[in-house]
Amino acid sequence: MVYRKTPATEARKDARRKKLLESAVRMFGRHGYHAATVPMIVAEAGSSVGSFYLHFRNKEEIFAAVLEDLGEKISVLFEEIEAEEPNRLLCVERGLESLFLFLAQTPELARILLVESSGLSARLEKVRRSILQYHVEQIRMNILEMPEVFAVADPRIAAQCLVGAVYEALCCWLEEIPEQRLPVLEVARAVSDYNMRALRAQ
Amino acid sequence: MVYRKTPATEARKDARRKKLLESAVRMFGRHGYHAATVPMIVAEAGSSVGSFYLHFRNKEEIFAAVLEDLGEKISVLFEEIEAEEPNRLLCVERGLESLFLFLAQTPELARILLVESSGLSARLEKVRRSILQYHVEQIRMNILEMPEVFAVADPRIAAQCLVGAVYEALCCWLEEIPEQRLPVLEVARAVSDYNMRALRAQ
Amino acid sequence: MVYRKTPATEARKDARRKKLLESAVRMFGRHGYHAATVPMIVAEAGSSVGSFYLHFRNKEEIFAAVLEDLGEKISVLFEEIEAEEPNRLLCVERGLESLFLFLAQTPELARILLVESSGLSARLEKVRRSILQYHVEQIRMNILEMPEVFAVADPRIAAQCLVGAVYEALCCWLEEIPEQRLPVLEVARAVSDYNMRALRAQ
Amino acid sequence: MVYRKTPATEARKDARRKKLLESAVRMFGRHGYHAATVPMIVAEAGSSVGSFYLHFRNKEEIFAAVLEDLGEKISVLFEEIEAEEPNRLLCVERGLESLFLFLAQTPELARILLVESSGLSARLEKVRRSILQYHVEQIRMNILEMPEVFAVADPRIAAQCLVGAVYEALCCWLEEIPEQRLPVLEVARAVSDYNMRALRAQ
DNA sequence: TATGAATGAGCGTTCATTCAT
DNA sequence: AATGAATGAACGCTCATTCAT
Repeated sequence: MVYRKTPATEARKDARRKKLLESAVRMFGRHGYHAATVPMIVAEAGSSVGSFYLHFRNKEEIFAAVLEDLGEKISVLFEEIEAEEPNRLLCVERGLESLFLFLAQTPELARILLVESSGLSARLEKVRRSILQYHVEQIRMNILEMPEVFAVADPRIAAQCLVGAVYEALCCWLEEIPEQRLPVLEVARAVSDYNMRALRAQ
Repeated sequence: MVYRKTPATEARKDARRKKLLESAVRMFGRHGYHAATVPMIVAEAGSSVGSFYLHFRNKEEIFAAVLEDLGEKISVLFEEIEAEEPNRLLCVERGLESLFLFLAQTPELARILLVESSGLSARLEKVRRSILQYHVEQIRMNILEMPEVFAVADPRIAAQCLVGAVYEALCCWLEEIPEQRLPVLEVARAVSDYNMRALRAQ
Repeated sequence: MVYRKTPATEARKDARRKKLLESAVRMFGRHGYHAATVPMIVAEAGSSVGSFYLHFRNKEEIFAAVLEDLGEKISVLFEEIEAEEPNRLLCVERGLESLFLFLAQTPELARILLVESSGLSARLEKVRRSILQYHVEQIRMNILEMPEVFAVADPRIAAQCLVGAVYEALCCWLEEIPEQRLPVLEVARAVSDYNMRALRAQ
Repeated sequence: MVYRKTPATEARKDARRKKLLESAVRMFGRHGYHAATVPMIVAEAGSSVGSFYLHFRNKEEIFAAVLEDLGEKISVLFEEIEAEEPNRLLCVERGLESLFLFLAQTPELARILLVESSGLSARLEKVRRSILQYHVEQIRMNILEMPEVFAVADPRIAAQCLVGAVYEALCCWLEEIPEQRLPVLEVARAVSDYNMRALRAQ
């Protein structure tokens, strides 16, 4: 007689939410924040407008959720390396390459982070910046932990330069025609070389 | 009675166009592409919507014009240095610092280039990229001209890294509270140091 | 195995319905017909949307039910007085005062009847009018029964005037700040005085 | 060469605004605030949504404008009588009858004031109340000016009763089938009689 | 040339109602 | 009977663009 929330119901709800998020990644990545409409996102997800607003307060929120998910993925990436690699210099190097490869493999996510999430509301700008800042901070900490292997005057600015270098190189690479561009690994290595030369003592 | 465009009329027309462009810089820089409306821009310029469409085909076009003007300014900056400084390494260094200082001094323009012009239409994206590409190309040419003073495997990727580093550091600096941040010159120098270490042979 | 509605089930159903009605009174009284949503009402009642539609065909219907309940309460009020008081003039007087006091004590119900049920669908308008008409009719009957104590040309219009006077005075009183307004009893008496002067012969 | 705002242009704009207001009166009066949509109003006025928002900030505002216009009309009505009639008691009597007749002749306006503007936003409720309050206040002043001809304990409550009586009687009359109801004048007189009996000393 | 009133497609969002569980 | 996730029609509103003056 009494209704009990079944695990199946909840699982279905979660699946729907996940589907909306995936669809949002595709739509935002392909068309950008403004051009991607809520009807577009729900159509792609095989859902409905009403359902959308059941899962997300508004369009801004789903974009923030997409961005946050991405931030989460990136920080996991770093944490794994951090745990494995005691040498801070190598840590930075491997982190840089991992990130490059990860984003190169998920160009829609890359585009959302690097291109589409600029120039939006203060709220979204903040989420985006926090992802980049996290990365910057990560590197800065590494520098501070083993200062002898690094040769930088201002660790924070060095970290910002590194992050900027990685993202710009990635942007350029993503823009090139897939058939004509260099292999990812090669580019990742070149970017890594550039920055390691800037960082390494000697 | 043939109507003849008098120089005075032409001059007045140009002045009006210039005023609209200046107003557009302020509005786009302050509110972003989407939030800046045509009525806003014309109000700030003391003009009218009708007049706006006499000078620009549409909103996209005035943004492109703003961007192109900025590109022009930046290339002038480089050309001057290029003409004065025969050492290619110093050329890159001075170019980097000049650009940093120039954009730091005109934060509205900086914001338009670095933040607000991302994620827009293909057309605008292209204009923005062409400015960055120009910069990248400039540096790549410098590297190619005196390869012995540079120590980079792939000049183009190195140039991309440099450009990305400069813009990201600038972005971060612009975001900080004016009273609390480091002096521009100091930051410009730190950014320059980072990249010169990456570029310089030995 | 024939399913038989047990008294216990029936009682529980009635209790749920009553709870929904009470919650609806609060929500409609506080927020108005349009601003009070079905989810709001069920949340307040500790029930669910699904359950709501088991008890009421739609939102309009629960509002009508609330209104009808109120009409019932008001008519009970009058019937008691009618039974006790043989003098028709005093009947009207006491009825007027009772109603004023009753509604003043239940401001949410008063607001529903006087304010929120205006301008809705034809169906609801009719329910609302029928409550007022009942009241008007009651008074008209009283006048007709003892015409010698009343001095009115058209009993129906007189009754309408009385009802309008009572409700408007009540509306004004409910709107005033509780700390600053006159005591209910005093206002009820003043309203009664006004109307009795209008009705009483001589 | 210089554009000058022509009187014709302004006149046309004013005419458009007036047309929208008239259309709004019809739509609000016929369908009520919520059921009357902006597209409906502009269609009826032969205008467009964009134009609507050029003249009014939003839907609430045009309703307020309609209400305020009506308030203006009503106060003009009173002021004329006030200026002509020195006897305060007759003033109230004539005012009451004039208002009754005026609203009976413009049933859409009457409906907006008496029915459709209840239960709306605080802002609109206030505009509506201010019209009624103005009327109440007018009567109260009359009572205070010549207290010897009036026999009321509390002038404000008396005024409220009068206003309520008039509006309720009007509401009832408007609801009746035109072919079957009493002539307006007769009803206006009956309402007037009722209230004058309540007010007049002796 | 200059103006600004007029346009309307298209957006994000709400909420009464349905229905699978 | 009870639940609440799902639905989608319909709303108010914005703003780039056009056009009569």
